[in-house]
Amino acid sequence: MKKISESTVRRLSLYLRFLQEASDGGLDTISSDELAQRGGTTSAQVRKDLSFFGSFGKRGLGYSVPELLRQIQEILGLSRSWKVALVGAGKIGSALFSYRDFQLRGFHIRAVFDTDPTKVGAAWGDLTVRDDGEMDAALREQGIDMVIVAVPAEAAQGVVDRVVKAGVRAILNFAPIRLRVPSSVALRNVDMTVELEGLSFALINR
Amino acid sequence: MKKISESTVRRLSLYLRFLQEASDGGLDTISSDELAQRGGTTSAQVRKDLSFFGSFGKRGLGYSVPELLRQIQEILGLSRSWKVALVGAGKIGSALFSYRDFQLRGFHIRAVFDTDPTKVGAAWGDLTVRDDGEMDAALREQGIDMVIVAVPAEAAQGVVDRVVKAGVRAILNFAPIRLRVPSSVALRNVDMTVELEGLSFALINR
DNA sequence: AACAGCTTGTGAAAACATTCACAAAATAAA
DNA sequence: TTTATTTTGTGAATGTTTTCACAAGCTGTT
Repeated sequence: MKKISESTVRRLSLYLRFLQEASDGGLDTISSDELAQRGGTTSAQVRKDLSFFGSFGKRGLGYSVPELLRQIQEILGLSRSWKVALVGAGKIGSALFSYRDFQLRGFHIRAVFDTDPTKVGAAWGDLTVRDDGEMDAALREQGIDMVIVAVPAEAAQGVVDRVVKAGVRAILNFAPIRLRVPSSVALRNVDMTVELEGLSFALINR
Repeated sequence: MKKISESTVRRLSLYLRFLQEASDGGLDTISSDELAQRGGTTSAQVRKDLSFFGSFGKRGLGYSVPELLRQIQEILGLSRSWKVALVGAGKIGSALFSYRDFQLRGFHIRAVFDTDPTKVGAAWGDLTVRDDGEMDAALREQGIDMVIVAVPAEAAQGVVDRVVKAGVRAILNFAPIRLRVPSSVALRNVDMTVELEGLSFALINR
């Protein structure tokens, strides 16, 4: 398969969101142009993005909302549910844990770990925060697909090394640090400081 | 000035981080290659990024850590402090509020707003959560530079319209929705669902 | 002073991503 | 059935970003 760029994948995610809104609104057909307007891009971009995966539209008509919805879910691997573990039961971890959108889209948090003895044992929903020492074995046993890292920067690389060794191949990192992972592991960073600094740059340059 | 790409700005942010680490480690000189290794990029990329803003290095030697640190801070507008308001006092808002890195880098949260009467009036550090109705006036009065949006998706566009009308020109959005803002306003999105979906895609495509 | 060893700064080349532009396919109306 | 209208899918053109490659400049050594 041809190499798909990260920006294409990001946009697919957005298209999916608009399709869900359109679907909720009872719309059953949508054009590349409508999709584009909502995502701040162009209709050509939408069509090009989709064209990497097939021809989903009807000329003269546009796309069937439910069908395109299903197709993009398939493309992104969202027709199945993923087992997620959360490492770090601090403020950010806790906010992520109760973030409804995750569950809604098939990302199920199945385990939470922390090193802090005052946190271990706490009940989070129907889970119990477990000791960090149990993590490595638990990741394998539970067949965890993805790990969300929400620990302090100093601890993050150590956690990730263990997570990778335990066979996990996708990591979402919230710690403000650039992690090293083998190229076989997918890594995304949510780096709030970088975003704020980008805004700062934008403010002084116009 | 020539147009600087968003990726360049992002990388400058990362370089800044490494320089701070290097500085803490007592290093006083660093090469583009060392900077590159840590950021997962190439030395040519580092030099090109910096070259948009000037010549900060010494051939044969590299860059002076404290000087490059200062220069990048200047470029990113971090030598001053920014006044930030937080809209949304839920889980995510609360996690962001106590995120030490922000204050550390000159982003000072000066006001918190929410619509929920059970939250309004609560003491957060030395601030009090204020009613959403006070926001528009307060943003102007306090001379807020940036707003962090941490409200539910349904409420986000409404908040942003008011924030823009109040003269704020930089917005960091955590709501899972594509916001519309005038082109004069800088907007960054932190979209955790998009990131997770990107990981999902990566998992099923290798 | 000349040389060896590094590392920067930068045009030019290559790779990658977006936009253009239009033939092809679908529908609806006459 | 023909025509008008719409919108897709896609090569080709354009624009942007990254990488290459090397002269120029700095330091330390002989």
